Amino acid sequence: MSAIAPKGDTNSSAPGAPKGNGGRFPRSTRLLRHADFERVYRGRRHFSPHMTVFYLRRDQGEGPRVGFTVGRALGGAVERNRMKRRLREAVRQRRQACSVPVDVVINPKKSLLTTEFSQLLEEVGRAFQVIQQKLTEKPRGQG
RNA sequence: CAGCCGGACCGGACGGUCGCUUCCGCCCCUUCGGGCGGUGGGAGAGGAAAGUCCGAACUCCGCAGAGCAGUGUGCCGGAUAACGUCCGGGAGGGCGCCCCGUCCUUGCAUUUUUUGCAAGCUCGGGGAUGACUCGACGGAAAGUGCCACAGAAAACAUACCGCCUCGUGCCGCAAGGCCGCGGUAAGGGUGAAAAGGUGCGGUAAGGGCGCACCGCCGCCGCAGUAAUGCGGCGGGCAGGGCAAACCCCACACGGAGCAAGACCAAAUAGGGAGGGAGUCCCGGCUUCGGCCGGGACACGUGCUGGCUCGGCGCGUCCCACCUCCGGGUAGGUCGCUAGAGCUUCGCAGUAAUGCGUGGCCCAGAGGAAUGACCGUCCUGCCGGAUCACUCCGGCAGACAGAAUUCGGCUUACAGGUCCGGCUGCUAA
Repeated sequence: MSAIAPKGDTNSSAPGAPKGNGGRFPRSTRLLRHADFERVYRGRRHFSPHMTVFYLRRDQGEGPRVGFTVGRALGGAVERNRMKRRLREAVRQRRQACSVPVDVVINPKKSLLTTEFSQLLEEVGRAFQVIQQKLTEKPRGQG
């Protein structure tokens, strides 16, 4: 279990990614409360082809907390569950890309159901990079 | 073997890597509550989990009065915790078969026409039968309403054509025709439906006018737990359809639902109860300020299923002030899964099902776990190669996701398995 994980720095290379790509996603790093969702909706947004990502800096802790919203308009229970599960799996594999404390809400579009999983991984990874960049830049520029 | 119909069942299989929820063991931390710490092991969507259409369990609402309104059910018996479900039975409709009458066509016989026979066919009636099939199957001799078009007439029925009697009627040599008063529901025609059907008699022509059989109504007897069936006797016969139109009859129904409900309980805000006294009357006390008890009225307010009535409660201007007590929200815990549970065998029963016995533990989430990726195989389709067996490549594998839990119903569904029946073909 050791050999793969500590790759540490390096930039956005290695899209192929090692096979049994690690990463955990326990419940403590999920966004579960209504109030949290409401707060994040008032924050910043990032748009990508198959989803909209809301995010807002948090005061304590570290790393991202992620929640998903899949409305009734996106399909039946089976389709909505599938979207959430694919997203959760993608986030699990890519959330190390972001280390700042931040709350994230991902709102998928219907097309997410049919995209390749590798494409989804790439998209989620890019979103985390963008969040990391914006939130580390900003404090310097402002003060 | 193929096709069709009916019923039952399955709902891709195996493996790998990385995750999620939950339970158990051990370790670690602990403010001893626990831990959204580690590690090992176990479990983790469906036949419909769906629609939320019925029935229950469970929970709460002061065990819930009367009338009206409302909703549901509707042949009989049984099963069941219960049901609108299931099983069995009874009547009825459909389909197939037979018989009778009838319309038309064809052929044959006879022949001036007529008529008869046979086959097919139209319509109507009757009969027996089925591992077949259908279903809101109480009531239309309580009332109201509706019945398009067609038709003379569509409901205390109707006279268009036709048929028939009659007439000091008219025309005509006559046969007959026309006109008129009537009779008539056999025939034609309309329609989904036209005052039971068929036959014989009777009649001016007709008609339950009379008779026989069938149908209908009533009574009696027998069989059956009953629906009902069979038989006898009597009555010439009441009467269109629609009750999934209102309605009538019988029976049943209190309401809301696990976001039920119980407990713990932040931040913020400040809530409730009592006193601080509506009006009038009566009684008592009085330091003459009032106080206490009872009653009436008024107003406000809560509960009583929707309305009305009725009933049961509570309160009495405002503000300051005094005394006492918490309640609710976010969040958390419980409810929350061992149950009308699943299953083996035996017994009872036609069956639904019940009883006995042995075995089993089978999801419990809560912005909502049950996943992602890969490999091998399976099934189907397409393309290519091959004489062929077969091989290679690609695509597809439905409907659909537990949310308190059960029993049903309904709807959706790729592909497949088994059983039974019918038809066709081949073999025996």
